[in-house]
Amino acid sequence: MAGLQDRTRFEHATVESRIVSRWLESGLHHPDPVGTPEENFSIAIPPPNVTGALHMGHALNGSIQDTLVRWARGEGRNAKWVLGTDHAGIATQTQVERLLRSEGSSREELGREAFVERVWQWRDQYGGQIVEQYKRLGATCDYDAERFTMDEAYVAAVQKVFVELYEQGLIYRDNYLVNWDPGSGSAISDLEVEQREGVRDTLYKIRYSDDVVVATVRPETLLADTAVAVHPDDERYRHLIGTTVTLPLVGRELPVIADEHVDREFGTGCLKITPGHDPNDFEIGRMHGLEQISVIGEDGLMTEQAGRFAGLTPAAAQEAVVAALDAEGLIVGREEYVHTVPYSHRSGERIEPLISLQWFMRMDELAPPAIDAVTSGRVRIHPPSQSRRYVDWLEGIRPWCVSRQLWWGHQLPVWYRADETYVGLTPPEGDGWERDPDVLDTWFSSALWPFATLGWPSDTAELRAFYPTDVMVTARDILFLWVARMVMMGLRFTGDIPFSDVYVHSVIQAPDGRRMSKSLGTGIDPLAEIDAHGADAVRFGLLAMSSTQDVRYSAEKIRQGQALANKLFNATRFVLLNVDAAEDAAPRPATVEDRWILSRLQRAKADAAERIEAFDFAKLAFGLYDFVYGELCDWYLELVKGRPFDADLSATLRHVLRETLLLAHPVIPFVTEELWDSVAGTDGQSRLLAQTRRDGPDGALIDERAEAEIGDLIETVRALRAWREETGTRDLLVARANGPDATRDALARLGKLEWGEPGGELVRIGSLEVPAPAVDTAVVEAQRSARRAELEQEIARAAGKLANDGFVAKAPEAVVAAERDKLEQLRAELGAL
RNA sequence: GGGCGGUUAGCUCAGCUGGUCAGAGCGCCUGCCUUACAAGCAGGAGGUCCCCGGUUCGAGCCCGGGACCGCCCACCA
Repeated sequence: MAGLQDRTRFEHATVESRIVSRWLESGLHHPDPVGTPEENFSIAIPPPNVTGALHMGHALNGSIQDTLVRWARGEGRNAKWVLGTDHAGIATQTQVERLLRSEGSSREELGREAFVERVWQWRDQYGGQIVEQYKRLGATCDYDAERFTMDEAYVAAVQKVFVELYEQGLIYRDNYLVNWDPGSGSAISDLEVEQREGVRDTLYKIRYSDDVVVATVRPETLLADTAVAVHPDDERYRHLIGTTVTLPLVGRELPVIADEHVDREFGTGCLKITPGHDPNDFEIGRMHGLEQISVIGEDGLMTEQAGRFAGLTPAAAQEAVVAALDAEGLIVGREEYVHTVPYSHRSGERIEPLISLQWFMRMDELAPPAIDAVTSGRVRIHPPSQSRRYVDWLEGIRPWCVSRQLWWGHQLPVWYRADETYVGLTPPEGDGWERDPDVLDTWFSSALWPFATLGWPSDTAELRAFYPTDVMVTARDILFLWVARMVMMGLRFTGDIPFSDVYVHSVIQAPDGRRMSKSLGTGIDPLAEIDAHGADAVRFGLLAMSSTQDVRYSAEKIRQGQALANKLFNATRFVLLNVDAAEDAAPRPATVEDRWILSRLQRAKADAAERIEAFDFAKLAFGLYDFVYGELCDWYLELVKGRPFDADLSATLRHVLRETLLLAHPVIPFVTEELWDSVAGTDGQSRLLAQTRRDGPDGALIDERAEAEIGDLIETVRALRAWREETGTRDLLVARANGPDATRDALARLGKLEWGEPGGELVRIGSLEVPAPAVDTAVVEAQRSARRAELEQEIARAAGKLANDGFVAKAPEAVVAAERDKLEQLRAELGAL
């Protein structure tokens, strides 16, 4: 750290890239696959989308994981943070399609093979972006073993899982009502559907017969009606059950059936049943064995079944149907209706429920072991409230639609020939087979992430050394989508849980409480923040913000982190500009403040370890801040300024500084690494801080007495400063003290006083008695009477408490005794005033 | 329609198993360029802990009810 004298600020911009290079060159992020999973520490990163750019969520997620990984390395553990990206089927395909459109081309024009080729090209060009951005954050992922969910080996793992689950009867093909996303032209799973509230529609009341009027917001779907349902106990309609009504426009005879799903209070109490286009009706239809008619096809247009409306868009068909009904006088009511409507989370378009032949995964066999893993405590979810959500969801789990009508993804290992279906790892023998064009839901491959990235199904050294992983760090929104599925698949295919802890962290909201999003313009770019304040500041700030609930982005916390980095920089500067070049880094405490700081340091270490253990990153960050500011800098460094920087003090200062850098490193790795060079000692090795082992707290260095003595000193100096501030007293004071003399000199220096027998009127400040300046006796008296009032109030409270028989009789003895002591002290102080 | 979380200083948030718990950071005010740091130092002001009941010797903390905010799940056309 040349030119330390001239630099009074930590200039992150000039050092960060150099430090990243040193870390990467050291290879510390790429551990050898030795040791056991119990000894080692491993994390699998939630794979960012290959198309993605680093957003605030990644930055928080990455800061937490890197802190954990660095902490583990500091303990001397072999630590691996598995890195990789997700092919993100729909998202990626959509982006490339958009690009093609801008070039006047389209996916269809290219054809499947060329399109997929194009996506790979695109991925090669832009896919590395987010990985590079993780480096800016200081994330020490294993960049030398980067994975991708479309890698050859990963594809093989996915296919194997599909084939095995098929053979075990868990994967099957069925005609089922699915969530059709017209935007992506594919079915999507229930979890990818967003129920949007407050959508305004028109509720049409349509007359089917003299007795039957139905209400619907989708009049065009009446073309697919196959029944009308009423509640079995509904007196108004009981006589109709078993009869039929004629479907307007179509002429089909619809049976009137009884079903308890019908709400008698809603509308007229008659429900049109459209099994082909409504999830509810689909269930009712299956129970009553009704025909399923599809009038809307997968191309998003009305089908042949829609008769004269065929070929129209559903919206146009709605208009036409309503007009036709109007012409016949069958629309008997229209009203505005606000309700909840499903939308695609992917494309943002309104879901079109329709019947489609898709592949599904049965979950009833997979869910129970995954529930047990959490309820038995083998997998611990933090905070615990999240495990209830997890269990509840798994208990109500339904079949998962795993096929997607996309081109980018893992194509199903399924072939058809006439009525035959073949599922296998290799294409079937013989002619005439055609492969299923569909691909798997992206989350199908993500579910294998913790073990497929380590080489499963091969029995690799990586798998043996790092699986199961230690902790999964993720946001709440993918607890079902991803975490639950990893547990199910891990248990099924590796026979072991994929991780022992799940830490569910905050979602960072915009400062105004809205969602951070590009479209709202509420996003804050973490890279811009890193440029402005440094990676350490961003990491510290995000950790300090983090919580078990969603939090608003706080620029102050980032600045606080920046201030901390700068503070450490200057503290180091101060030490290095003063100490001698002692080689010995062992502490040599010579005074009470030396013993005090060593004692406080041990506590800071123990606190940090506890907070890591508890995944309490906000307290970890603030604890560090408090130690550096509130103890090391504000008091210890100020205290030693009055002493000669001899060999003893130098050794102690160097030791404390080294230990502080080691302790802070997992949170603020850049500034600590930069400073480490200067204090690492003269052992001739230029070893990275990131590779240096950290000692745990040393109980032998805890010194209660030193803590009490310096605690008194601090209190007295503070009281004296407040008094000076209030009375405007600047003079050197002659003071009389009655305490021990261990801290006499320090007290004199920090309190700006000298010892002696003061004359004139005296005032007590902490443990001191100093002369009240004559000019300010009014102020002193005011202060004194304020204190008197305060004391009297507290005495009254304590005395009242003790006079309460209930309190004395029922409160624990220790509490009562403490109250008595307190009262006594208060009275003593009042008497002395 | 269920379920969960929140409501504490101007702002963002801590407050563990009820007994110095009324806190932190930022902001604000005052005074300081005290030779590591003005991205600094010292000091200070600021709060019916959402409301109403209850339990208790004692309640931000526990219980009941209510109000508002947010999230998740859910097949009422």
